[in-house]
Amino acid sequence: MASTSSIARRAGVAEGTLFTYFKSKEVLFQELYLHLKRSLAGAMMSDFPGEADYRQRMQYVYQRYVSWGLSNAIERVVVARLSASGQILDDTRSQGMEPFLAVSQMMRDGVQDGVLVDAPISFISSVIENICNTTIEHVEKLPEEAERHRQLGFHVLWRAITA
Amino acid sequence: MASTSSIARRAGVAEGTLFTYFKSKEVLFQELYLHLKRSLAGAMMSDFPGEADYRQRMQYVYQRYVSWGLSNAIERVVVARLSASGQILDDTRSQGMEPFLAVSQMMRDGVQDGVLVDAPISFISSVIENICNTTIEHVEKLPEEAERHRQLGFHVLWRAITA
Amino acid sequence: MASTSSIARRAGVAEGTLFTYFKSKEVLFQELYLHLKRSLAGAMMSDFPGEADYRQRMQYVYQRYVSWGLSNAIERVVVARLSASGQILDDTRSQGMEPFLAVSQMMRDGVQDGVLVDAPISFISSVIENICNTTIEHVEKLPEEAERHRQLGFHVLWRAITA
Amino acid sequence: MASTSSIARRAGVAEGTLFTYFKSKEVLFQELYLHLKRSLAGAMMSDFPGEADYRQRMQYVYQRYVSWGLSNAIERVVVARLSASGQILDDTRSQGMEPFLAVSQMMRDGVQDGVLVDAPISFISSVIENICNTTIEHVEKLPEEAERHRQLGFHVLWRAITA
DNA sequence: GATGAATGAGCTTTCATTCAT
DNA sequence: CATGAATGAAAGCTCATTCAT
Repeated sequence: MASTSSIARRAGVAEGTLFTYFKSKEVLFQELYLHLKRSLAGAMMSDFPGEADYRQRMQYVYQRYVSWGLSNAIERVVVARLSASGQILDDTRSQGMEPFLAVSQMMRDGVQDGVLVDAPISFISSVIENICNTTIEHVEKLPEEAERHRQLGFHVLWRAITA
Repeated sequence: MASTSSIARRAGVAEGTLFTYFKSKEVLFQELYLHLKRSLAGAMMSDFPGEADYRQRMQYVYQRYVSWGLSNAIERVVVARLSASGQILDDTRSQGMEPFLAVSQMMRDGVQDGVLVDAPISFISSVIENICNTTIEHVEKLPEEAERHRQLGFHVLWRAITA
Repeated sequence: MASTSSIARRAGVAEGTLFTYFKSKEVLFQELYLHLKRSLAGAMMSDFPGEADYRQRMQYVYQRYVSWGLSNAIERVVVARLSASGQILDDTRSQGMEPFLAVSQMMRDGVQDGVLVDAPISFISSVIENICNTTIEHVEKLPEEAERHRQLGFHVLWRAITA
Repeated sequence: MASTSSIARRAGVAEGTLFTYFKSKEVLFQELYLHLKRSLAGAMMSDFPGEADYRQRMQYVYQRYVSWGLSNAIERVVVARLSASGQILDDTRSQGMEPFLAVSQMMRDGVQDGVLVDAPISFISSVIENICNTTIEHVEKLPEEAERHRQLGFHVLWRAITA
């Protein structure tokens, strides 16, 4: 795992300085996770077309997620790795979901309205997140197919989560 | 990350013993990854109904994956964590795919036959894997909804990957 | 061989501290060797009577070597042990000879002038070094015979290396 | 330092087998040291011309030492390394000298008779041993000068130790 | 007696954290 | 506050030794 000295180096501060901002490495990780989640949320939610139909809103969210992941490749890998590392506390994970409340709400409505599949929101969210990540990885590996894969990704996503 | 001493303890052997079997922790991880992948593949591929239609074959694979994940909770988390850890070498990852060749082939055929969505096999595989894992996690969290979620999972999966 | 923990203890620092100064134990050994060689060279070469005759210059070098070895007993044993340990890299060994260039030059001249035996400089150097060490060891074992043995040592040395 | 497993491998026996012959590695080293010393002594002392004059006897000893060292390069390095390693017990070192008693006696006589320099036997022995080793190393490095260096070695040796 | 897998103490090295500057 | 040298606990790994076969 990344050592504090490598983190400090990359952050351009002295090793000791990290600990004036974060009580411990564990805390640093929680805050980094939240920071990245908020960064993603910020990218996804700005100018969110609250009035558009479900498909358009979902596509907006999808495209913003993919764009963020492509422009923030390292950040995306870092969240993924942090998320899978077993180092993120449950509480942190919950907090990390908060900025996505508008999306959750949309999904809840979509289920209610019978547009989206009748599944738990957490289920639908996971599916979306995974398809977005899969798409990003494919675009990264084959940039010349970017547009095709982005369309494919949304096509699959929309089929997956609609009733 | 799991320390060699904790690994040894859990394996019920002395710390030094690990290194008579694996040259280094890195090698241990590669072999553990492969072992678990093969275990999953074994569970998925035994009695694979090669002659059934796509939907049935896919469902077979799906159900076996989910069952394996539920009966091997720790193993599943370990593969996931290993896989996301950045410790698995590309070569190992390739080897880990080999036992799933029959599934890959089925997907290739399905795409060819116009049954499955026209996407790269790696894309379809990822989607399947992710939906299986999402399903498993939901069943684990809410065992009383197991059956419903298993059906839901396959429903979403089939919609996601079909043309 | 001396463990890093024993080295750290003797140096009066924490074990980890060693590795802030030396990348590895191997590097530590190279630098220690060079340090000790330079210490010896410093003792031998300061106020070196460059103008005196061969015998006087050689005696100067001899006496300084022996004095250094007697006042730095541990250091002398350490260089000897390091040197024989197979841990000193060829490059390090070469560097260790540099501070003694003036002595080498004197020997080269002495051979040229027919004062010293017609032998490779490395041969003469080894003989000198060995006789010095033998003398030191005898003085250490029998301090009351110090003066006699020092004279004996030089007598033997001078006979050994002169034509 | 050489591990027991490497020693066993080189000896062509299983690792455990070493310990049926030697109680511990320390004991193994003492016995190896003695074995090598005896091998050298055997080479030096067989057909020792007890009746020849001092110079001839010394030359015999010298030539046999050098020849042994050249034919048993590894063994010579091993004794040297063992000897300098701090692992040879005083008692072992004493025992290692026993097979050379005839040489010691010759030196004692030589001193008595005024042929050899009036120095402790241990001093003379060290000088001889060191010059032999220096000679061997030079012959090894420059085999085409073997004969010249062997003669040179003895010339220096004889000058060094004679009165 | 010979074997080599298993052991755990001890090795070298890393690293999160502290603290004097 | 910011720094980075110093720390020592803990990591990964080695190896002398044991012992069931």
